[in-house]
Amino acid sequence: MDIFALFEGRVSDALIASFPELEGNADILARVVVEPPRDPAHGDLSTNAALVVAKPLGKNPREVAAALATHFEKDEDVASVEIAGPGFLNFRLKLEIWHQVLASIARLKGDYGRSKVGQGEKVNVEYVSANPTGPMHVGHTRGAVFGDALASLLSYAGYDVTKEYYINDAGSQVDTLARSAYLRYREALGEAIEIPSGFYPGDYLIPVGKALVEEFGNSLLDQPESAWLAPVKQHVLAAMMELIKDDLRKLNIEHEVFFSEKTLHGAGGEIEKTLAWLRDEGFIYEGRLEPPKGKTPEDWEDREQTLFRASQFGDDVDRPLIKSDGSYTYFAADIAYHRSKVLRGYTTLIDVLGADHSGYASRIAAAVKAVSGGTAKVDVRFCQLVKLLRNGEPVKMSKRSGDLVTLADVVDEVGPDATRFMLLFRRNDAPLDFDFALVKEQTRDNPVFYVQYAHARCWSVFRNAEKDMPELDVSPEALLEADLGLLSSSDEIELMRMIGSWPRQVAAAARAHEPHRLAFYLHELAALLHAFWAKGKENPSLRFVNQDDPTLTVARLALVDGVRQVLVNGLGLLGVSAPKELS
RNA sequence: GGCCCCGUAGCUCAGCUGGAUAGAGCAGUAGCCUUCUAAGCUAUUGGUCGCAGGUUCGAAUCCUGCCGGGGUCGCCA
Repeated sequence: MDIFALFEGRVSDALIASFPELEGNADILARVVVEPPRDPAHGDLSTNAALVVAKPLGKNPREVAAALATHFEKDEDVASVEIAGPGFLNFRLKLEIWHQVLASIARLKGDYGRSKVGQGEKVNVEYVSANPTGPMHVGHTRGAVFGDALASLLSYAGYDVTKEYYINDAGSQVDTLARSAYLRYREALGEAIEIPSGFYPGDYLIPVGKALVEEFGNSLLDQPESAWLAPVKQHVLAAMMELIKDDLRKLNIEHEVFFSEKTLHGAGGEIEKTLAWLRDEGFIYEGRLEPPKGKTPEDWEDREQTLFRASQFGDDVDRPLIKSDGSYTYFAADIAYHRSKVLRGYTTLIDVLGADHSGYASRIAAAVKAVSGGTAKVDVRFCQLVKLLRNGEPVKMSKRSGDLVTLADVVDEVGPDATRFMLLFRRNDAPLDFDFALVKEQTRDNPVFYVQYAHARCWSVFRNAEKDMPELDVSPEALLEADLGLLSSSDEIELMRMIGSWPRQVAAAARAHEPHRLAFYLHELAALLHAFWAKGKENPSLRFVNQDDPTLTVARLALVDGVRQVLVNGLGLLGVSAPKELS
């Protein structure tokens, strides 16, 4: 159960009951929220209802609040209602409601927090989409983790999510890749090679060269490029995608759809169809573009070209679709790609890109608006750079020989849990410092550890209970029967309140496309648990396990179990493991 | 020059789509280990929310204009 959603419904009903003219006024009612008050002393729930509707009703907010208050005095879950400030309504709930929350967690387990707010809407999350020219480097890692956590979150919140990877396998860079692989092929056949600049120099192509020898023997040798380029390209692309998938697997990331750009090209392909369609709609014309102000490219050539009327859909300028050599621009393919998403039935398209593509957002938005007739929503999320540090010092990355720090390097050193959590413990559009030393540290300064430790501590409490009170039944069934009425101290209520807000957190994070909120929530919940645990040190009556009070112990264990379950659910959404014990 | 992102405590950052007296961690200061894991906790110091206007019952949050930092700017992907 989500008590905030529950009361939002009740407040809305109460408003309509008191002011029938509000009936059907969805836009006003939508602004009414029920949230936890900033100051817990104000109560358990707070609503702005009176402030929101006062003006349209032409009434004084406090009058409206008073009307609502009388309505809620009859509510069996409400202990007291109080009007505060300009017209806020603060509710203090009866203790039982928190006990109901705990009971519902015990019942729902992994589904506590799962919701239907997405209403089954089809969402396509496109992320990673790293060029298949080599292994993934750290720059890709953030987008990979972000997209993956977002996909999990949305799916948990009731959206119908597809995780998709767009393979940029059609551009000139993959020709360069193939040529680089061909060099390694010749090397594998005993030739001494030199790698010209502009080629991919990485060592990861050496095994590809050997594999080419195994597949083709020396039959590609002394052939013109036209003979070997296609087969080598096909082979090396497959090899690179395997490399990338291996990297992603290290972070437990698996896409459901790999969409090849190449399949859009060619006669009768989707790009052609899309451009024909756009032409029919009148969204394409032949024209000239102004050179960008303030910075005219060296080789600027004023020519007439095929343009998409992006500016008609909110973009700054119209965008070219065909290069001077007659081939399609990347954007032309991207329009076709996004059209394919729309045609496949997705109504929300999420693109996760690196911050260096930030100028691309308005173009995508324009394209999606055009190809969907405005019916599809698009959200382009940008991931900022990750600065790698070691003990506070920036990690030097030598670009020579393409030797960047790879995703595999990071994950091998700190593990998938820490990598994922740290990258999610920051808003995606804010730059992030990733300090190897901190991430491996087992102290409270390390948020990954701090949260995982809270979870392990929950298990530790259970282990202690079994050791100290072996005759006590702490099975899930026994916990369901616990006398929760014994949980009434302010610390216990605070914890129950916190886990009671979990469903609301999930829904809000999903709507905002912001998985980092979950990471912060978990950190806060962990802090509350640690604080409560520490109080038992000073005051033994506050311990979870009390040998002289088995009934209270069972009740407290039920609370610990609720916290544990929320930590498990939250870490699960972030793709971070929840160990029962830390080594 | 155009466009996008950012600017909140000494540092690193949250701030729940406009709510009440702006929060947390680190650092600083003062405490807590015969006690469920001190791998932790408590207290305390610290802010013209970059600046100036505007919108309204109410702005860190929305709008406009500046200042500062980053990114990007037809035929790269």
